[in-house]
Amino acid sequence: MSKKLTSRAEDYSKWYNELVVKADLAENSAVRGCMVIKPYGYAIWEKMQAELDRMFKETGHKNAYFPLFVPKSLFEAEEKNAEGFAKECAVVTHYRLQNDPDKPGKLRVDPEAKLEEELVVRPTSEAVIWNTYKGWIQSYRDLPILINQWANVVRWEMRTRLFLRTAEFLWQEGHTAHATREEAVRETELMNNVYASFAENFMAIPVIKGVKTESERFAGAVDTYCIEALMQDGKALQAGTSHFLGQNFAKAFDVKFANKEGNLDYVWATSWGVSTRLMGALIMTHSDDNGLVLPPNLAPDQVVIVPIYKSMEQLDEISELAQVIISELKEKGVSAKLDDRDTLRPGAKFAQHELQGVPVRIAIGPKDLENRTVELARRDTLTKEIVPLDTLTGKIEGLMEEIQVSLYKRALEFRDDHITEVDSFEAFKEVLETKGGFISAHWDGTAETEAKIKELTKATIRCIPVDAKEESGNCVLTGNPSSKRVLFAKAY
RNA sequence: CGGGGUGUAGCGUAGCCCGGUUAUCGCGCCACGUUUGGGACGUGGAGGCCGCAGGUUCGAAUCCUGCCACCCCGACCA
Repeated sequence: MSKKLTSRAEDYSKWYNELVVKADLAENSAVRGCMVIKPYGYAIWEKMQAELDRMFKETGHKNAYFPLFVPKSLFEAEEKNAEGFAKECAVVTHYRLQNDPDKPGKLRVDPEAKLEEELVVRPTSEAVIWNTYKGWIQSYRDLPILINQWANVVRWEMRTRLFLRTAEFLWQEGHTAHATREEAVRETELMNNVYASFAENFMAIPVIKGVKTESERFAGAVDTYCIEALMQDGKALQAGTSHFLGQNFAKAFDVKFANKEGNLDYVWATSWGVSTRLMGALIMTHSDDNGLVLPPNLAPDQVVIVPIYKSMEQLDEISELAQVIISELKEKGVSAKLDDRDTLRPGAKFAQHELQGVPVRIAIGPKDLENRTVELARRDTLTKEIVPLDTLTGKIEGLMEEIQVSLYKRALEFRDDHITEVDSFEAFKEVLETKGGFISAHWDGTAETEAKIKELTKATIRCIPVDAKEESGNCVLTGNPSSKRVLFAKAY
């Protein structure tokens, strides 16, 4: 295995692929397009899950679980949704294998075991869920229903990349039912705000909250809200979406309720999700040419202690000290571990922990024992300093917050530097080619113009920012009047 | 799904055009010893159905066909 990671400048996409594998986050599997998430990668995902789950519950949601399979007849009920996902559905047609009479030792699909009705492997769960909600909802008293599920979904992608686009991925999908349009819209916005706050405060990833244009909207939604993040290579990445589904699914699945006045009305719906794609966003926001950089909130180990020793006696002495440090840190809510593997030398450990993004590293050697100090190294800045033992744990506690904030600030600065306002199509192309990032420009509001710009530049409208200010201008392509700027970018 | 490329030990590779000893080298791995403040060194050792399946041939890593996987570029996409 080569020791050095390909640099970002050399080949960003290669850098990403190597990093995911070398940092032991995930690898490709024997199944086309499907990844194996390795323990270290999964530990980071679990941190995300835990925080999101907490936030969902805090906003009144409960977890439940719905089936992996969707009977085709249910799947096709909401036409737009079905049509949108049709091209990428895996379908179960049989329920049994048998020994192949022609090839001893081999199995074949039993031709007798064809399913009456094919089962679609869920690309998303609206269909099963709304079919279920139909049985749960009669009256306004049954509303709202605020449910989330943690699940895997399958979308048969042509080109896959670890975390960013895989045929199977893990996510959460919230599905809520409401009595009024206003309440459902509020829920949609609330959850988009939850995502934004999670991304910014927990993952240290600045995001732009916005609304999707019609062509980028979720199939079956009335409105799709999103959070858009900017990666280091200047490409945008949709990090989360929240959909106002109107009454589309209620109508498709005939879900009506009696309101307070005794009139029947269709239920209003939302759905919202974030996926393991966030791992990709995390990597491409903070990491550097030395490897992964983790914000303390997401680091499986926030601090690692590397002992430097010649004799076993020294190791014992260092280990004893390390245990004291570890338990003091634990009291302060900081997770730390001692890397006492005797199979690697210190330098190799430094390199590995750097590659894996551990926020803070402590090295303790004979000199430190003598001086009552340690060497403290920050992953985000790659700086080192000698710290006296008696101020160590307090300093680290503060560092956790400092690193978290500084990563966010660094990413925010980069992001803000890469939002460029342009007022001509020439400038649009110029900025896109030379600088990348988001381009803030006027758009005449038509799908035709959007498509034309995509065809000419490969950039799409990432969103209409929710805080976009009213400003009269002219469409960057057609010159037609426009009332606000939208954000364009090349996207993942 | 279209175009291009690549599959040889855990990883990276030589050999392939032009078929012919025991398949090359480096890293990693194992044992022992010396080491340990930024990816250690020595000695010894293990590890290969040459991507898979057919075919051509006295003989296939090498030639032919099919399949599979991965990478790059397009279309699609969270």
